[in-house]
Amino acid sequence: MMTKQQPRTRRAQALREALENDIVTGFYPAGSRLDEVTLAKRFEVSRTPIREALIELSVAGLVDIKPRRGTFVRDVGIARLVEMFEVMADLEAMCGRLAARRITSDEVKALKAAHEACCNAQQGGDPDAYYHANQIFHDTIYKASHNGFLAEQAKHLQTQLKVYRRLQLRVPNRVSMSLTEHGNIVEAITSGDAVAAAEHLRQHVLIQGERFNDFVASVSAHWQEGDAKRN
Amino acid sequence: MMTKQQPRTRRAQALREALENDIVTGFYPAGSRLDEVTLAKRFEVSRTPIREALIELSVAGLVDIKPRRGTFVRDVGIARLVEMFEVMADLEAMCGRLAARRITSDEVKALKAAHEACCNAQQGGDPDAYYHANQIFHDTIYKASHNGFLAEQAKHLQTQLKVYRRLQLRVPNRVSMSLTEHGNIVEAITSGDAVAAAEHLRQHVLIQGERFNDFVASVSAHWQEGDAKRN
DNA sequence: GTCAATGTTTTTGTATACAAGAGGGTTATC
DNA sequence: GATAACCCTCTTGTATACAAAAACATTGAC
Repeated sequence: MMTKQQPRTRRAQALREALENDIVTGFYPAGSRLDEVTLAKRFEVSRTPIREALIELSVAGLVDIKPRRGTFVRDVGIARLVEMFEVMADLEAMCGRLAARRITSDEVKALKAAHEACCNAQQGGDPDAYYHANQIFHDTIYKASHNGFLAEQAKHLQTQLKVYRRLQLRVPNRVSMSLTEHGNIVEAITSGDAVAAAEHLRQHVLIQGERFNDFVASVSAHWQEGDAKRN
Repeated sequence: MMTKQQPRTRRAQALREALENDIVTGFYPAGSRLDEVTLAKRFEVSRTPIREALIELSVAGLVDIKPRRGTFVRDVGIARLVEMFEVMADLEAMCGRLAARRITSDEVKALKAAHEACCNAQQGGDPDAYYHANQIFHDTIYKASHNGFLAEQAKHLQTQLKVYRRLQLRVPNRVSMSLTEHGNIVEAITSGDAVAAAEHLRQHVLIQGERFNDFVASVSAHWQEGDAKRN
């Protein structure tokens, strides 16, 4: 990870990460109320750092603070998810476009290595391993864009979409299709074809056509699992 | 403005806006230390809502909180500024691309009105008026993209770049050039030419070629003003 | 039986009190 | 005279206490 490790002597910072994780993994499902005193008891701190963590999450867009009424895990509907993926596709395309022009020889090596790691993970048949290798592949491209701010933004959005990107891998054949696309992306970037790199990456991330239906289906299934667990 | 007015019974919210304004207008120059007790006295509240406002600003990227050492107005170097404008150009291009396909007839009216308001502001010769009208023009395009998430992101980044966008208007002839570009953008969007809309907007926002030098010059001058004031 | 009004309770928002780390200054020693 | 160690102060981070608003329940009237 490339985040500059600030000397962390703030509880709120750690709490924010913990809560972010709990939200992303579905421990606190969309719409849950995050009660300050309950959280304070759970983490064995006072309400103050809890409040500060919740405010951070609110600015980051993960929760809604309704003044005097409580804070709730933000409910991203299908519509908003699609919007977020639309933006993600554009950010990744931009990364690819810049990377095609700016990538260094060391980064080319890293990119090819990341691609091979994805191939190996698929051979192994472990979805989690592929998920992880895939993330490294994309991170490598962010970095190769040589725009640190862009890389931060892409990584940020990637975090929010993590859980849903993972869902996509459940769709049959998605992994092998994904690998083919990765190959095209590597080819375009290493050959310096900015336009092709951008377009391949956009199509890779964008959810449209048939894949939109696959996506809605898998997300709906995921949400129903959540509902079932709650009852 | 399109922000959904949450019932504001939180001091921190109002304080965040006030401080954001003070930072953007240069009242607190880059690098300034924002002392909690001083701010508390200034706004006649306790440290608690001040701290919460500072945390919000920190997540928004306007200040840096160095744990146990204080919070400082974030000093974005030229390199990072250029990176941010690079991303902004891409986001605006995306807004334009989508708007060209999705804009409604009401929004077309609003866009043309916003453009005319910019023209009138230039006639009036008031730079602040043009700055404001210009912002509305861009906001209208964000909204016309019909991607709420994208609009939020664009608005967010716009806020961070506010002060520097304003500086660009100081460059001689920049305003009239800007107006010509606005005309091309309106033409492209209303005629449904997504590619042209995207490209015109990217070029409009992007800082490159001669304009890069103009930009560096004006930012440096701005920083030196700040230094002079501090000493 | 339903609806409204009022009082109670719970929870958030703000203020204050307390703890602890960072910075600066002074003093003593080499 | 310079440097290092120690202490004091100042500021942030956390806990707790208090205020106020919203939700809830109870009770009374229609």
